[in-house]
This record gives sequence, structure tokens and C-alpha cells, in this order.
Amino acid sequence: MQTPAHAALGDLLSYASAEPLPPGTLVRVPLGKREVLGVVWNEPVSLVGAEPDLALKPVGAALDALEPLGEGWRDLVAFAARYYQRSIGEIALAALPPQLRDLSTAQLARRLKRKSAAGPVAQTAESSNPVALSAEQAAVLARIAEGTEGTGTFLLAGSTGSGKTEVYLRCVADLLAREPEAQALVMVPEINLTPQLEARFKARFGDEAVVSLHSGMTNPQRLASWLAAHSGTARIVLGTRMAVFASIPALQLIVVDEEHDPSYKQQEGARYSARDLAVWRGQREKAKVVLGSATPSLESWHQSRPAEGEDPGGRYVRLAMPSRIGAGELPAVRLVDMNLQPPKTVISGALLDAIGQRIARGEQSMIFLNRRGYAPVLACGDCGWKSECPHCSAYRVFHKIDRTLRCHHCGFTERVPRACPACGNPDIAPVGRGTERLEEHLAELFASVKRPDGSAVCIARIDADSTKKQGALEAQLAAVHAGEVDVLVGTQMIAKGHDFRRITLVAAVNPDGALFSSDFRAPERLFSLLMQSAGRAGRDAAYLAAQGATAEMWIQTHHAQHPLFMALRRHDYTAFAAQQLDERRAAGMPPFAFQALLRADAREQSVAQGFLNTAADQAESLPGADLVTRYPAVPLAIQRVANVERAQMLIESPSRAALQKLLAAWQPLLHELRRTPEGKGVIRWLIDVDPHSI
DNA sequence: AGCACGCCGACT
DNA sequence: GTCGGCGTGCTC
Repeated sequence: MQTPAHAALGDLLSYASAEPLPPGTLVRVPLGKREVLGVVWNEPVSLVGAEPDLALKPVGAALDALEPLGEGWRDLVAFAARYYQRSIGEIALAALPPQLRDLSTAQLARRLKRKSAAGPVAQTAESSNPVALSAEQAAVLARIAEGTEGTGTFLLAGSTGSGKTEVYLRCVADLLAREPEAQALVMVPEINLTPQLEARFKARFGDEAVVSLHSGMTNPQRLASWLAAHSGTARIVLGTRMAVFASIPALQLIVVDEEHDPSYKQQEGARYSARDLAVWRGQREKAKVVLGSATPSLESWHQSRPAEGEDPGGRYVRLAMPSRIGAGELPAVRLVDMNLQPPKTVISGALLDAIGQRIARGEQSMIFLNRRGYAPVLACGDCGWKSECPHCSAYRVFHKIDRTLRCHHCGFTERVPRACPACGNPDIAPVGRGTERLEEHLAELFASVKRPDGSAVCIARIDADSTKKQGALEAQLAAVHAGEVDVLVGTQMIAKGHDFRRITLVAAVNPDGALFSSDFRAPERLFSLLMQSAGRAGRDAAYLAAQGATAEMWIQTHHAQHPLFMALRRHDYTAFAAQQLDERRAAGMPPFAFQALLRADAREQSVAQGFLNTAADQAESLPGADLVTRYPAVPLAIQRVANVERAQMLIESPSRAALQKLLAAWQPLLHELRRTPEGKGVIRWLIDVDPHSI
């Protein structure tokens, strides 16, 4: 009747109970020597007259102070388990707040008593006097509101600064005004983005109505939010991907902001896509779903294509908001052809001048480099030694700040050697550059430039290293907002969401890597990142006008004629998407095909590959196999991490159903194979459905 | 995942 | 002679 702890258990376990417990009831059940949290899954079955040899353990205490989890929630969990090839128990338990696991019935009852009953949504100053809507926003809202009876999934393609957040707020406001009991779920890709969104929602709907759910919260906080959503006290649930599994009984609206963002795909454990599950959940619960992005995923874009000729069109309604509100024009994109620059140029003269002028005018610039550390490799000029990681097939990155060599894959860290460890040559040198070195380089270049008030230039860096300490990111962002920083160097961390008023120049100094990557999604990610970065510049029209400035996005590249950059220059997502979709269609890749990865880890690469290839042979006779292509096993791009060899096999089919059918039938065979000599030495294996990077 | 049972090295 | 290493296997 219930689902216990983790994966390899044969799905559902049965227990005896004197009282019939309705499905969805949380219970404590004995499992082996311990007592674990479980969920009653199926309708109880009477054992009167059943085989007496069926020795079932009795259910422990039922957490009946809590309303049972609803059918919608259980369907979502069951679907996710089936689709992503995991057990129901694993998904269900991961979806519940961790503290529920170790809270006794009495403690839970006490916790619940403290909760007050659901009140009406407070009318705050802002909610009674909201900002005026643009014509585009009004049209989009009208379209979403249309056919209140019906449901639907909408793709809101709105450029950066077009006021998507206001549309989300209005959608929620309309819903809550219309349906006194309704609840809404609003998802964002990153924890960093929840505080500012939470502030906006609380300002509009009151503190009581809004709760957050994300992994950065403490366990008691998470439990409190979860209970508020489950009981209906919270009308609006904000959160990261995990929030898609929240129990929200009166759910009627789901918003997925920045729906293209890779963070929605869980990368360990059950590898679900919170965006895809949100769409499924919306359809299942007849809730409207609004997917928003300036650069939609090609999947969503394709799914929202209008009907044309034979093609009936996609299942989503496409809505566009091309204009920026209160922001300047989208920045002019300037491409610098690095082939025309002197060799080894890091920052072209023209870009340096442009940044220098902005410093002199008191404006800010932002420079992206997707590589943290000082230099990606340290090398000996004499013997050719390089700073390889002894445990991984990757180089250790030189971090000058604490004079370490750090492996970004396994974390192995050592002090930088004084001389080459291979030949003793004291002259070992950094090769290439990361954010640290760029920061240092810029400080040298602008050492003599003065700000308008005569003070020295301030260069700052924001990346995973500079923000490791609690609150460091907030402090650094505050310094940028306060205008203390002239030039901000950083990784893609700074591309998202932050509304800097005084930035008038954004530059990507070395984006070429993604143009010819083996990962077919790399161009899509690069385009999105650059569009998003461009959106950081000139967000405040009034400021631009007062400064007499224009916003610019600079891109240094060796491929200035690349179609990706041509489209970017015109801020033309549509053209980029059309070109990419043509390529994907021709190559039979998603969204025109469906993929899964079968991965295996072992001490030896040959063992991992052997396991996968044997598994592929065994799959030959399974249902759906004729419609599913199995490619040969290959090593991962980073073949070895922490002394574990990793291999993967791509599985592809034009039919999602065939792929699903094959995977479902394959899984028991894989469990079996691991016990045979072929599977000896396989440390772990996993299936990644709809993988993001391959 | 936990937590057992189960066979081989350095310690009171 | 025991404490304990983590390899394999089970949990209604």
C-alpha cells in the first residue's frame, strides 16, 4: 500500500492496517530494522479470506493530522516515476519536505496547530494601485484569460525588459480575484532569483499569501512553506524546480519563468525536467501554464508554432511581447573580428576605448568570460608538462588568488609547484585566461584612467569563487548597484535577472567555444546567454537619456560572419530559432526526435562500455526496439572523474512512445545484467530521459 | 538508501 | 584470540 525509501525496491510494498487508510495518507511503516515515512498509494484491499501465509507487517502511526495528498499530486509523482524511469517511492519521498521524515505524529500535530486558517488575500497599497499596462501586456493577458472554461499552455516570448514579471503578477491577481480558493505556482530557475521575486509578490499580495520552496531554505522553513501550500493557506508558491512537486490542492495556474533555462533539468538522482512536468501537471489539473522567456527553448518554440498548411501547429499558444518598457532600445551589437587583431589580443583596442569612455562618464561595463580561475592550464615550456588532474581526464585550473591548482571536476586541490614537477624547470606558465586573470589584466590596463570624481577605477569580479561565502553575492551586487564598481568581470552568473541601472556596455570576450561544440544544444545556450547578457545593458531609458549614452553589446569572435551572431545583431530570436530548427529537423534531432542516455560508471572504461553494449544487444528483442536507434557506447567528454571511468550510450527515436516502451522493458534487464559477470565492476548505471547535454 | 550478514588483516 | 574492513543482498 505504500512507498518506502529508495530506488531498487520493487516499487510498492504492502502493509496491514486495521483501519482502511485512504490513498495519499502519510504513514510511518517498519522497513527492515527501521521505521520510515511512506505514502498510502492504492485503495486498501480487504484481506478477509486471503492466503494466511501472506505475512504483512502492520502500518505504524498514520500522520492523519495532515490531509491526505491529493490524486493530482499522486498522478504527477506516478507519471514522473514512469517517465524518468525511477521508482514511485524515490520521487514521492524526494517531493516531500525532508523534515516530514523524522517528525513524530505529535510533533506534526503541534506544528499544524500553530498555523492559522487561510485568510483572504490582503489588499496592499500596490495591489489597489498597480502600474499601468502596456498595450502588449494587456493583449497577452486578455489572450491568457480567454476561455476561462478551457485550459491551456502559453509560451510568452517577451524580450528582456518587456515586463514579463508584471504579466505573471497580473495573471495571478486575476486568478485570485476570480477564484477565492485558487492557488498559483511560480517557478524560477535559480535560488538567487527567488528573493527579488518573492519581494515583488509579497508587495502585491501580502506576506501571508506567498511562500517559497527551494533547496537554500532550512528544513523547518521548507516544512512550513510546504504545509502552507498543502493546506491552502499559501495562495502563491514560488520556487525552483523542486517546487513543481509541491502539494498544491487548488492549483490553477503555473508560471515557469525563463523556461529555457537548463537549471530546470535536475542533473542527479531522478533527472526530471521541472518545466516539462509543469506542463504535464497543468494539463492534468486543468491549470493554465505560462512559460516565459526572451529566448524560448527550441522545444517550446516548436511546440508553439502556428498552424500552417498541412501542419496543425503546436499544442501551446504563442504570445509575443517584443517591446521593452521603460528601458532603452536593445543595445547595439558590435562584433569585433579577432582575426584582424594582433595575435594574442585579449581585449581589442576598440573595446578598451569604449570601456574607458564609460569609466570617464561614470557609467558601468560588464564583461563575460565563462571560465573561472586565473588560467585553465599551467604548463612547462621545456618538457611539455601540463597541470593535469591525477584523478580526472581534465586539467587543473590555476587559481592565483590562493596559489592553488584546482580540479573543477573532482575538487582535488594542491599548492602550485615552484618548479615543473616533471623536469624541474622553474619557469612554468599559465596558458589561457579565466576571470581572475582578466580582472588583473583590466586593472593594469585601466590603472591610469580616472573616474569623473578623480578616484581610481574599481574592477570587480563575480563568479562561483568570489561568492562562495554566505552573503558575498548580495554584498557584491549591492556594490555594483551603488555605483562603486566601474567594470564588472564575471561568469554567466551575472547574466541572469539582475537589474543594473547604470550598465551601458556588456562584452563577451571569448564566446567561440560553443559555436563548434559536439553538443548540439551549445549554440542554443550561447544565443540565449548572449541575448540575456545584452539585456543587462541600458535597462533604464531615463538614465541613458540623461547620460546621452547608448547601450552596446560587444562580442569578440573569430567567426564574425557566423549566422548565430548575424541573428544576434538584429536581436532576432525568430531567425535564429528557424535556422536551428531547420538544422535539427534535417539531422533528426530534438525536438524532431526523442532521446535518452544510458550511462555506466566503472573503474575501467572497457567495463563500462561493455556493460552498455551488452545491454544494447539484449534490448534487441524488446517491444519498441525496431523504432529506437541505439548508438554504440562512447566515453563521456570528460572520460574520467575522481578515478571513475564514465561511458554513455545515446538512445534515439522519432516516437516518444516507442522510446518509453523500450526503456520501461529495458530497466529490469539492466538490473539483472548488473548481477552477471558482464556487470561486474559497474559502479552505477542510470537512465537520463530527455538529456540536456550529450 | 540503510542496515544486515559475512569472510580476511592489525591490535588488547 | 577479537575488532573491523566494506562486498553483497534484502527490505512487505
